Amino acid sequence: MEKENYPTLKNTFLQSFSTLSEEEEYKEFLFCLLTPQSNAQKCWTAVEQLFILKPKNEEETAKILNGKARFHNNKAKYVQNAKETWSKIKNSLNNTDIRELRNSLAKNVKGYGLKEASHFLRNIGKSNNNVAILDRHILKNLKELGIIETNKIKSKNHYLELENKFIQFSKSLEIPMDELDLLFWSKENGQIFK
DNA sequence: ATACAGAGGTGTTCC
DNA sequence: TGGAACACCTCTGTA
Repeated sequence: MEKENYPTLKNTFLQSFSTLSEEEEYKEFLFCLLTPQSNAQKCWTAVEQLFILKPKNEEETAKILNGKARFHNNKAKYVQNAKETWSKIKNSLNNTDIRELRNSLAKNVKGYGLKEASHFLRNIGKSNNNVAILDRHILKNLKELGIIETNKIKSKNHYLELENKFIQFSKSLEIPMDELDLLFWSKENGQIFK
C-alpha cells in the first residue's frame, strides 16, 4: 500500500476484519503467535501452510515455521498448544470489556503478551480502540511526539501506563487509535500488512 | 564483500 | 511479588 493511498485504503483495511468466520479468526490467532520479531507477510504464508500441510507434531510445525518466523522452535510449541487454547478462549471473545479480555488473553495464551493479545483483537475487529499495540514503531513515534518519555517498556504495568497515554492522545485528537496505529506504520515502512 | 543493527516480544529463571 | 536478566536463534537492509 502506498503512503499516499492511506486515507482511502485504511477503511478497506479496517473493514476487512469486521466479519470473520471462526476459521479466519483462528488464523489470526495463529498469525499473532508468529509475528514477534518476524516478517508479517512470511508469517501469514506460514499460517496458510499450516492449514494446508497439517503438521502432526512440534518438529513438523517447526519445519514449516523455519525461515519464516524467528524463534521457530519456541513458536512451534505455541502453535501446537494453540488448538487447545483456542477452544478454551474462543467463547471469551464475546466479552465486551475489551481491556479485561485482552489482559486475560495475555495471561492465558502461551505466546501472547499484552502486545500480541492486543494485535489479535485488532485483527479480528474487536480492539474497539480500547487497547493499544505498543510495538517499537509506535513507541518510537509516540516518543518523538512527546506523548511518552521512553520507548522501552520495562514491565506489564509500564505497558498499561504507556497505553493509557496513547489512548488519551488519540482521544484528544479525536482520531481512533486503530487509525493512528496504521498511520504510524505506513509512515515507517510505506505499507500496511496486518 | 562482510559486518552489524534491527526485526510489530515472550517465557523462564532468579532474587 | 514484580521486575531485571537471559534464552530463543535468523533473515534483511544498510554501510
